Amino acid sequence: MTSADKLLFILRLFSAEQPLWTVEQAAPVLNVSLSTAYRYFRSLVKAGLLDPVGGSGRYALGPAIIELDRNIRLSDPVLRAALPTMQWLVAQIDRAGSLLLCRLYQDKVMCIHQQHATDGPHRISYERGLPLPMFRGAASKAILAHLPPRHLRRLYDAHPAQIAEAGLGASWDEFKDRLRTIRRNGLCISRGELTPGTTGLSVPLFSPQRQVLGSLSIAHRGAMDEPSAARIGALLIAAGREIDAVIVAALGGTATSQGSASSSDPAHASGRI
Amino acid sequence: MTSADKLLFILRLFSAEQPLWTVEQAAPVLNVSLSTAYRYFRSLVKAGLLDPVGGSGRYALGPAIIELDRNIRLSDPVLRAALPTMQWLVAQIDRAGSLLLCRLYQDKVMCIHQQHATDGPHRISYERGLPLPMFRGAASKAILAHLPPRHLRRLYDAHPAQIAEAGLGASWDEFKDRLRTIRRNGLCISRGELTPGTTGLSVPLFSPQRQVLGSLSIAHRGAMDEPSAARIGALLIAAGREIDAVIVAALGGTATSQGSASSSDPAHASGRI
DNA sequence: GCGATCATTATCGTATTTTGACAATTCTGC
DNA sequence: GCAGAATTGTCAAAATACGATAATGATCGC
Repeated sequence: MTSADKLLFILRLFSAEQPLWTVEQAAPVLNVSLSTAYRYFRSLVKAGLLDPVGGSGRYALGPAIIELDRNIRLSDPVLRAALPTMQWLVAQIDRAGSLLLCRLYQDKVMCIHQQHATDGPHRISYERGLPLPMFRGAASKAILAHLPPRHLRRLYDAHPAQIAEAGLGASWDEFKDRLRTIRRNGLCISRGELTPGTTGLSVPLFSPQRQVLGSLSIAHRGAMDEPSAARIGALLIAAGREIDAVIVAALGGTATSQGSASSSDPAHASGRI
Repeated sequence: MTSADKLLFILRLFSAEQPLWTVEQAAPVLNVSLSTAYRYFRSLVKAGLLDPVGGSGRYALGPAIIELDRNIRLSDPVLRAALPTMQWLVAQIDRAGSLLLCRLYQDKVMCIHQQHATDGPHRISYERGLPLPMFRGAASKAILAHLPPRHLRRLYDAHPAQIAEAGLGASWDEFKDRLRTIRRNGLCISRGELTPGTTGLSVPLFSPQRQVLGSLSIAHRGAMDEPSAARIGALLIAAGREIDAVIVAALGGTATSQGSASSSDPAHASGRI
């Protein structure tokens, strides 16, 4: 662990449970002297990533983080493209349902926006930043199913146990099969995988180059009968298409080839599996 | 500029205007070799603060920032305490008004939450992270007026020109006078200082130790007649008191002394000016 | 107001670490 | 599978980060 890593590791110390740290507390955790810990903290404060609080030796996460998060919100093409459609969609579905916009980061899926049907009592947009498990829940699976083969192979080799446990197959071939089924459906449905008693529906979102960028999901409290599922699923798929179109328009896709292919199964554009 | 500073400076390169950087672009800006730049980027990616994008040499701000921002949202006592009252207040005021919650960070004022009266067309909570000028606008002045004398003295010595330009006095004595007036009013009103044609009303928020933590403001589109200003001002002051009470309850104030003083001018509890 | 106490910064010689050029490797698009 | 780019590994030189202590500065209580 190099010293730059230690410096950055400091930020990870701050959690909702322990949002305040003193330099004396942090130094032993980092295995550095008090002098060095002070130097690190000073650099982080100078960058705005930490903020001395109250005036008595305690530090909290700083304003730069909020600013950087704003930069992401302003520049993230998926978020910008999805917002209007999400507002439309949330009006179409019944109450007791939430919309989730998730984004793929390397090997992580993260919720980057949440929109509640009944926005009175619920806290709005409050679960932005929640990391989701890669192999559980419709939101993650919808993304997973459309990753390029190389990426999938790497993921499978890294986490075969987790994949088997999540019911995604006990072998590479089974894994491929399950994902192909999800792709064929154009929609992923899960029941109670993340929250007991909650039904999740999710569709993938694509870049102009047909790379999967994230997913749009509906979390519905309670079970869902078939007609409802069909109706809401159709709405969700339509919403996904619309967002894809907006993304293409925004990023100037120069749509290389596949203008002909039916967009019901966009995966085959990114290579056979 | 130490190497830790350079490492952290990389994050500042990413803006809404240029959200994507390659290592080759960044290296000359930092005055380091390509090898070192790659090492820095690797550390930042490992920490999740940057994210390789697309797959062709470009990097963007990473998921850790969104996660850290969530930590702040979950643990910031001002934000947690203010949310319910803001939801109540937004229902009391007419449309064409927005609520702003701002927080003091060292020498900066930053908007940490925004709530629109008409939350249909407006984008919700979208200006979180916007840094505000320290000496302009009601939200900043309301905070400024209640800073401890030492802090004020330091600020005045550092930015006398900005202060004069903002109409806050051409000398230290004038500066003190202006701020005392704001304190006496218990409320700061500004007209068109930040946005032309917008009236701002703002009250300060305090810690249990009566240190100023931030401010709660109403941004009202257009001019405001006297009766309206009085009515809304009273509501705002009441809201501020309520939030202060919640903060005291949350942080366990152990309210040291001043239980007797009228709370209309809380500043004298933190020292004379 | 003034002094005690804690948080923070400056000092400075030593040695650990980072640095940079280049080679090796991995990854991506075709 | 192959070309080309993106990224990582290697290694000697030396820059600079490190640690212990001393000095400063802020904050609290009296």
